[in-house]
Amino acid sequence: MQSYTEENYLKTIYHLAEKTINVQTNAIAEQMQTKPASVTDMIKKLADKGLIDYIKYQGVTLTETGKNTAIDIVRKHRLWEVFLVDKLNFKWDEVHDVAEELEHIKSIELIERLDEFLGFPKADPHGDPIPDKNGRFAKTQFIKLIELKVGDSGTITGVSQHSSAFLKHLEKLGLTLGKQIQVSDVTDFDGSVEIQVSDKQVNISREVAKHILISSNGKN
Amino acid sequence: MQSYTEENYLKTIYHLAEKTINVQTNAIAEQMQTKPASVTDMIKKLADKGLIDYIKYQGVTLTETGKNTAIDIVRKHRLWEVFLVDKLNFKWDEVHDVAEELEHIKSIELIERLDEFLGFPKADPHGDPIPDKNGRFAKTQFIKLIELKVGDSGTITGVSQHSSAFLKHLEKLGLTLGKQIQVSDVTDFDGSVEIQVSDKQVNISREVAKHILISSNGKN
DNA sequence: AATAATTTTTAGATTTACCTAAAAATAAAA
DNA sequence: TTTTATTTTTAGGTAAATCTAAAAATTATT
Ligand SMILES: [Mn+2]
Ligand SMILES: [Mn+2]
Ligand SMILES: [Mn+2]
Ligand SMILES: [Mn+2]
Repeated sequence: MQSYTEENYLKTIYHLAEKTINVQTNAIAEQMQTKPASVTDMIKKLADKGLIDYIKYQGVTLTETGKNTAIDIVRKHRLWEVFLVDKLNFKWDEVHDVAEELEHIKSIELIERLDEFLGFPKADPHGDPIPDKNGRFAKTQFIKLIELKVGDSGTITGVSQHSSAFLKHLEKLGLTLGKQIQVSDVTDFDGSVEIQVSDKQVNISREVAKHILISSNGKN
Repeated sequence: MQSYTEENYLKTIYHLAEKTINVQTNAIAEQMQTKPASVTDMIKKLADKGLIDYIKYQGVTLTETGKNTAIDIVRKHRLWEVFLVDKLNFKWDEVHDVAEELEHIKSIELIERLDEFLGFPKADPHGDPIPDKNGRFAKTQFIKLIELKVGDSGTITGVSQHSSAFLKHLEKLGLTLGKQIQVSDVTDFDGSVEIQVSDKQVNISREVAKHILISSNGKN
């Protein structure tokens, strides 16, 4: 059994490992909003428990057990987010903090039944895949909107930034999950992208375009 | 902001205060499954925070703030229990431990929306009243089944024992909330009570009869 | 390769919630 | 009203998760 804190560390390491193979102390500290010294302490404990592999000064990687535990927490987080949005009418920018707490409730029965109650959803409100009870999920093939060329089209199926400010911005522009878009222009001056959504033209900055994930349905 | 542990202490003191005016250290220790010395430590902290009034060796009482906090936790506990039973199909004997964790999730928005989602229920799966968002609830007038005389009838509207063993036993006998009952006999030998429920005769021990709460609808 | 900058780890403390064992206060019995 | 039993509190300690400041290791730059 892991503590609330250990679970948060495992989840953080799991997410960081999606970007870099070896996860560094400083990266964990930044993500967890804590000090590198504290991270080192926790890293030792997790290594002792066999949840991570750790070589001094070389960063960490999750063991099989560690990875499974992390995925289980991610599963809970995302299922709770679906619950909050689908059943309690939260907006997609309001769910993160509450899910951050709910993900630590430890009943297995609870999460199985919640999954069923929600109709075994495959993705959370931000388009992130929900692992099934065995920890399996399809690694979705996304393209960043910024990578599309003029004329390319596709469907918004995810975001790689979960801040409330960003999500509210997208909402205001009508750029929500499932929306069909087409790139109509890329501005020379600042690289901002002009896109067609639901018969409207909207202009988004490069920064925004970087964090919108598209499942491409045809290049031209 | 209180810690998980402080909240559990407040809730325990609140429940004990329903029976005795001054709540004693030992009683808290027993309920919390901890040692009297630990209770004294916590009592001092809660008194410093203005959540309880405390005179050394004389036990404690909740302050207004302390009571409100406790009621809020009780509200969350009972709403989550309703959610588990009504929406996730848990049995009434399976919900306590999970609710014990869920009651500490601290979003106010969450609990308001959950309340609405559940249709503003007035009672939890064990018949206990659910305080509204202002902490108000009707003090229900229950009579213990054991206090009924032969011929008296009423409706099962609560239980004063939440153990899984007890609740499963009631379920097996068909003695669930809302059921109409009538006392047909009280055995001289062991004081066990014979009652009429849904055209069946069942015999229950004094111990069981003590923990079934009846809203009486007529003596004879 | 030597020096400087960065990253990571150790050392030593703090806070929270516990614990055991012993002392002090209160309540009950003789 | 002593004596005895019970309850409660203090004293002193442990374990988890954090911190700051300083030392050690690694990486980057001259
Ligand atoms: Mn989230
Ligand atoms: Mn999400
Ligand atoms: Mn309960
Ligand atoms: Mn209940």
